[in-house]
Amino acid sequence: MNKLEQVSERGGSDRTRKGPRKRTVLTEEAFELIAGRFRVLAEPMRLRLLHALSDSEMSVSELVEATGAGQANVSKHLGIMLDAGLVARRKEGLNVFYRVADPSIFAMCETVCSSLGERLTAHREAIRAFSD
Amino acid sequence: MNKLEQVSERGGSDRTRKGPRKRTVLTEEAFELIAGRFRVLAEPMRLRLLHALSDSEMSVSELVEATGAGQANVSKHLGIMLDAGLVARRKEGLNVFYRVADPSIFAMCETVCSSLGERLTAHREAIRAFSD
DNA sequence: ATACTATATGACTATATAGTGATGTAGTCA
DNA sequence: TGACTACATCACTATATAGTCATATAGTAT
Repeated sequence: MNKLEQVSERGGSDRTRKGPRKRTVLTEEAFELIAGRFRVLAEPMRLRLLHALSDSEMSVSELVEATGAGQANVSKHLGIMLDAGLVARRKEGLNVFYRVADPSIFAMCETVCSSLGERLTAHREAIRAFSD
Repeated sequence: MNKLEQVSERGGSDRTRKGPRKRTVLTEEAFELIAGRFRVLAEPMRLRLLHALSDSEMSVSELVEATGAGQANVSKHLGIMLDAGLVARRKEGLNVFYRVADPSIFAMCETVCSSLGERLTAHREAIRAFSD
């Protein structure tokens, strides 16, 4: 069963229907939750932080240096991602090390990248066809 | 090759490194593009529209009825998704029928739903462990 | 204790955008 | 032609949030 249905009203017999695509009945709250997850990923700065963390955990100051952003800004973005469960933290003395806690974000980014790449090539081909 | 690298600077020999995760060097523009795609999906209203369109194409007025939102609002959201390439349109007389143009959004939503579901069960188990 | 460092947070400004009502535009029908 | 319908767009308000500066908090070192 799709995990989201635990967050949504059950689709009932709708689940057994033969259609072009199964459609689960989702509550307004479910849409809010899903949109909220996308919203966390909808900031270039947070994507840069996640990208920096894709190899290994890093302290806040290392992330500040890696991204060139202000310390308060980095800290706030990390807090948002921590609340969302995308990253986890580990304190060691004065430093706080963050790491990616939800590997699904990489799959999502790759999906987006593939989609954008296809859109780009389609664009290019349309332009080329136009100039012929 | 990952399609996004057409949008980003090449990682060069970094691509052949053995690490916990390959890291491509991304430009600021690439992060903006990816974040922009996520931002389109970061609105409950747009998710509801996409969900309504998951079975079949629908006219604007059908979508207005299906979502209970205002016509201007629906039209604007559809325009945003059209610009992003998520939906496509087909005019037929007075009606305009929209359909999903990028099926990757379904995979993304399922990924998010699974992730949220795991987060929920983890939460529940933590609460249960606490109450024992 | 003081001084110093790393991180988090509160206050604030600037910007982006969701929603709404009014209006514009294009197609249909009489 | 004019009346009507479906959709798009403009102008506007309200809200959310990214970024920044100042400051608080917590750990370290002397």
